[in-house]
Amino acid sequence: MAVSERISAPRRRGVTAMDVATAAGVSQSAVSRSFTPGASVAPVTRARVLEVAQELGYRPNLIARSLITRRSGMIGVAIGNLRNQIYPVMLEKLAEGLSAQGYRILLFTAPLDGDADPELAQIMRYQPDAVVLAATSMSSALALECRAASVPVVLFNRMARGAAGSEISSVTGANHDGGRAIGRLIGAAGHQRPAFIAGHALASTSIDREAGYRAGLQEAGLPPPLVTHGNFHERDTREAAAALLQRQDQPDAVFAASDQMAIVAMDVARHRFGLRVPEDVSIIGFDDAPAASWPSYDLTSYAQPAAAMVAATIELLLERIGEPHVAPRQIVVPGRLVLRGSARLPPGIVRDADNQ
Amino acid sequence: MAVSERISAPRRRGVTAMDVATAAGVSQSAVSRSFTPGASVAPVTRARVLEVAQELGYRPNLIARSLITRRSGMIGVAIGNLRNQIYPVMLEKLAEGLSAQGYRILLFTAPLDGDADPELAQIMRYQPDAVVLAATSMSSALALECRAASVPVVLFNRMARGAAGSEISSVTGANHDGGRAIGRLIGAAGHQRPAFIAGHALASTSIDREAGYRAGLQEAGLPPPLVTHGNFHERDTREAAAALLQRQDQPDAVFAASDQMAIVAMDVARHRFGLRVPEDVSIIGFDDAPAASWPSYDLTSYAQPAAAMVAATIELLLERIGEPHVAPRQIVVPGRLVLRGSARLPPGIVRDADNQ
DNA sequence: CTGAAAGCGCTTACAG
DNA sequence: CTGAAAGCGCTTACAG
Repeated sequence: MAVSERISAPRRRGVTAMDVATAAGVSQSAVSRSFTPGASVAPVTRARVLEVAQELGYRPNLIARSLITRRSGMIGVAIGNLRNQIYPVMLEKLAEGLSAQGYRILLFTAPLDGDADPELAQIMRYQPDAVVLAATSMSSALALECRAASVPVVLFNRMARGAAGSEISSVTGANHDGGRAIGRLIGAAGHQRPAFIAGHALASTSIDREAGYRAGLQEAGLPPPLVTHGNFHERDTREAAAALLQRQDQPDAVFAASDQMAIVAMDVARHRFGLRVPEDVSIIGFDDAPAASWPSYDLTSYAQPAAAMVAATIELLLERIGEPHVAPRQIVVPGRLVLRGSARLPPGIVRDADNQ
Repeated sequence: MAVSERISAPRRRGVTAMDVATAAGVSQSAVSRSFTPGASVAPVTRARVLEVAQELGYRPNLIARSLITRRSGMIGVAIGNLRNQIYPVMLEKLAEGLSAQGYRILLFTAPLDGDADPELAQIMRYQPDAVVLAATSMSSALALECRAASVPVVLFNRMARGAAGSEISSVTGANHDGGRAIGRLIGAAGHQRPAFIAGHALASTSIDREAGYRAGLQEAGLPPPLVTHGNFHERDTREAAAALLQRQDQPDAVFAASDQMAIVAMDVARHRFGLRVPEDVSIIGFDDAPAASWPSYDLTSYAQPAAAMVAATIELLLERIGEPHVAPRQIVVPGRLVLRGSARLPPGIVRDADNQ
């Protein structure tokens, strides 16, 4: 049901520029100019207008303004899976950063399944100045849809694959490097039977982390990992972890493609299989989500630096809003391995300290 | 810096109703009507218009529409402390529920300190149809500001205190009842030295939970709790928990005003003081946040039912958008105590099963 | 059922 | 520096 279909009490009229103009004895244009930085108004006029506006409680209607400026000041942000702790953190930082630049977030949550097409279409009708797609499970089709409408789009924490790969801007953590560092860590610590809990089959984050992991394991002279699929989903991850741990040749090191999944795996290992972490099995995640540093998990993880990723996103956004036809850029933000207590350490290496 | 201050490449013009009208050989009004459910258009005309619109990729500009309908279809949502896991969950549900009603969320994150006034003022300029304030630390001044501008406002997970109390609509969990149930549980399980870790001093959630808790303890014949202040903040909570646990007369039951704080307290108890939970100390939270059911915490908590709270919020919102002058309502959504493993149980009572 | 016209609240050339 | 006017993309009485 669209908003317009509902019956409504007549909406009150707010105070408009015209009201202020009348009260201040100037034209409506003068009022508008008084609120436009850099516009040509006599300081004394502006002062009077602002004073009257203050009295009347006038604030320019940004909806009306955007109609003529063709800038809505809104950034559409699609976010799925807010349960992965990194997204709330990112969203908060993104909101703050965009706010500092004078933009607001028009939020839409992508349904976890299938396309968010109808949602996106709806958002587009609000004329966002740009769109950020931050749901790992989302198809590239959405990004291409934005492109088709000439609305700048930036993928966050995922990359477009295949043909669209180089046409769409994106910001990701160092997924391949991180996976590789984890593979090498596992090798250096003397593990023999690596495993991997993958996210969504199509998520670039999971795919890239796995590829890096395989490379790192190989460099360390280890076999390829056993792989099960947690799909970034709690129940699936419990099953994926159990499937690994109940094997005859139980893995001695499990890398999960996200901290969210690593935590589930750790709980399964400890509470369902009675295993000690890391003595019986090392568990490693990716993201360095807030819960990774909670002492009960104390999770070794590859950090995706939220602040830097958000800053890169805002940079891409502003660049494209200013100049829509600038070439797409894929930014990979470097991270670092955070060594805590959930994975055995190589000889001579010490864990990182959380300064708490 | 406002958006309008920035230099911009000329924005492309999208396809407008006029373009469709020309292509379809009808008037612009006919195009508008074709997109307005219930409007008076010949079916054949509408069909042709929609077909041409489809071809041209036309979608009505909601910004323009809202100027005349005085309905933006946007709900301003203020959210602070997204790190408390219940807020992402609520936000997701709120977004879904509002989306189903044809509304979008215009997000603003309230700075954790002080007033969010400038942010709110900015949001108001986008003419939201209503505003939801979901940051516990926010002052009632914001709500009154919305009221002054005749924009319906609903407080989420907090109530206005004092004079504003009955003038502002709100949705909360059963804070007093929940606190009381926890006090009685602690008594029934045979604890002797109760403690409380409070949230922000001014947060109605914390105040009401504490009052209920005191009542419940008293009913059980226990003394009032020792109180320290975690302020819904991680570091403060670590200190608050430590201050309690290092006492000579160490509490044997700690109720924290949120699961977020309870989890921190549990980690302090276990990892810093080497205590067993619940053998040495029972720990109880409030919210039933996702992490409460994670096996490593297995936290006894009073559940705030997210779905019901969001549904109540949406109900209040729609009611007020339809009829701005309807009387304020304070809805208290009943919850229930979820008994897990972090608190000793009274004789004969069994824990709840998480069906995982 | 349809079109021409007015108007939502602004910004911005254009003259003066 | 200022005001009158046009116009952003729509909706909605008003006639016909």
